[in-house]
Amino acid sequence: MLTSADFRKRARIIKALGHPSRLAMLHALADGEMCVCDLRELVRAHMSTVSKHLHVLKKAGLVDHRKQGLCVYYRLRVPCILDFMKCVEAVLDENRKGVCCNRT
Amino acid sequence: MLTSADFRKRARIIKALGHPSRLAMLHALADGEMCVCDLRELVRAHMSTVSKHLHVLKKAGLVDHRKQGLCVYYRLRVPCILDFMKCVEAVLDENRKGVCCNRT
DNA sequence: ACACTATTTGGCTAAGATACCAAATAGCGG
DNA sequence: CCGCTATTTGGTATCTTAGCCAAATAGTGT
Repeated sequence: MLTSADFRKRARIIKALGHPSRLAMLHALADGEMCVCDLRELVRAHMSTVSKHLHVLKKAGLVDHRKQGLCVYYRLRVPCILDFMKCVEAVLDENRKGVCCNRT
Repeated sequence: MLTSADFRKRARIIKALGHPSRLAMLHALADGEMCVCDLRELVRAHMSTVSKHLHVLKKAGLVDHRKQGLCVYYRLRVPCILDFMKCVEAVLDENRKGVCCNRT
């Protein structure tokens, strides 16, 4: 039986996933680790913004990092995040049915 | 290739999942449709709060509803949401490793 | 120690989410 | 039509999040 604490823990992780830039970074990290400045180019945001997003992902336990020289490399901690997305896509497909134009 | 619009759409859906009460409701709906007042008991919140949560889920395309008499019954629109949770659990398992006490 | 680059942190503001209350709406039975 | 129950909507206070700037920290090469 799942308790409300279980749902709280899950929600905390899911919330960390709920941002376009963070999703884009996780997606990119699926191909291997990347340093912050590369991720920064990817999402085209300020360094500090990217760093804070990564902090959110780290706190949730979704990524890990290691420092090498000046650069910090982040990597996925739990690689299933991408099949995880399959369900999200299924929802999007359902949403598209019966709608003539894609809403952005 | 995924565009930033794709990530925005995904994030919108994931954000709708990112609340303990909404997760609990979706979990309950996996066993079949339920009316709002039953969901209300489940999450022990005010009627209006529950109704607004359901509205969020509806907008995201995660649930549908039908009205029968006085009651409104909600149901899952895309049932994969639960194996979707498997990955979230995998993250939680990882998080638990190397931590002696469960954080709530 | 100094200059330089990469990253994080603190402070601030604007926008968004949450929860409650009260009021509005909708279907039911008398 | 009225009273009753189920649900939604609007308003508001409060909390959280996001993004930017400036300053702090950390590692490198000179």
